[in-house]
Amino acid sequence: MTIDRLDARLISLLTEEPKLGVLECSRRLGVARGTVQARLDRLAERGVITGYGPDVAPAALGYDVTAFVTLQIRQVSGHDPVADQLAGIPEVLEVHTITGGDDMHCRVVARSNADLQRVIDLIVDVRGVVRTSSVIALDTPVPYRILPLVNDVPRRGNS
Amino acid sequence: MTIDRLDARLISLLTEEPKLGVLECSRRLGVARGTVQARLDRLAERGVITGYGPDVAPAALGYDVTAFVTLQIRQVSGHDPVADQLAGIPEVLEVHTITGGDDMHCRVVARSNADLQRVIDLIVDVRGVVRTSSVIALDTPVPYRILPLVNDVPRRGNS
DNA sequence: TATTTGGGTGGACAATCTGTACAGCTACTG
DNA sequence: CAGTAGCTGTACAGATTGTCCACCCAAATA
Repeated sequence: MTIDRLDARLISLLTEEPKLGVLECSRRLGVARGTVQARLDRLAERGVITGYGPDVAPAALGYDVTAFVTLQIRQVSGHDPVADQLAGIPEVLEVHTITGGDDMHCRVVARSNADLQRVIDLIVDVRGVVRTSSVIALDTPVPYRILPLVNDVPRRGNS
Repeated sequence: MTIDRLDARLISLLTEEPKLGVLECSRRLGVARGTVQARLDRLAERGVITGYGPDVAPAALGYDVTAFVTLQIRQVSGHDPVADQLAGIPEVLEVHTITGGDDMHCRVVARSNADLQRVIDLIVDVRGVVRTSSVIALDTPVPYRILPLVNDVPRRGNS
């Protein structure tokens, strides 16, 4: 359940220049093309690499506001029905169930602060949701990243 | 600052089958290859598509625990120095500054609950951090997604 | 109404890459 | 020692990419 240095270098390389082909990667990494292909196949098989989907920036679509909404739900109804409802709201990008005083944590986006109110209202209207609390993301000094983690692992993995 | 139906279909297609080439996309969408290429170029130019990096699952790397840590910082020191320090911790995947009683919101991962303690200690040790509060993500009923948002926009965009 | 301009179509070309297969070599393991 | 896994180098046919071009159409502009 770990990756070695070559895997890490490959992932780093592809993260930085995603449009590289297998052949070019093999050249950059100084290994045979077959090796790169095999590594990528294995990484995908093991679930390390789950896809290569295009990364879309919500802000570029006009969704300039990002917020985190935590919610308390009526215990009897359970999490799943609520999650299903939330999944039906496009502006809800991500939902987690969590420990602590609240029950769920969502990432949502909206076109403006006023629009955020609309989205929150949609969430509040979900059956089973008792209370919500939201904070707006003002800035994102560290955007989502995975590279440091990937490059950290190899200390253990050999090669 | 918006996308039309063709853009949305293209993004959907690529999200679902990222390994498709331009040519295959053009066939699936029933448009000329040049059109697909032009669209992708434009989407990238406009910042809608920011990349095609491989999506890495932290869990597959052994980081089974995801947590959200909110922190209060010493006001005088400012956010940036703190963010810079946080950026130095590989397990910190994402940092936002936020409204509300707390100042920052981070997504972190760890190898176990015990390991999470280590990561939190690293965060607490950051100069300027006054207090942290964390919740563990137990489950992720809605993993990060962007498609519903992309497919929602076209109602306005013509074509 | 005449004219730009942006975007789409279809086609063509050379250069490149991909998928796949095979044989040889090395390191590790039972 | 034999077997297995993983890497290398090589090979080949078929598909794709990067470009460029001429032409067409619709909407905005003069």
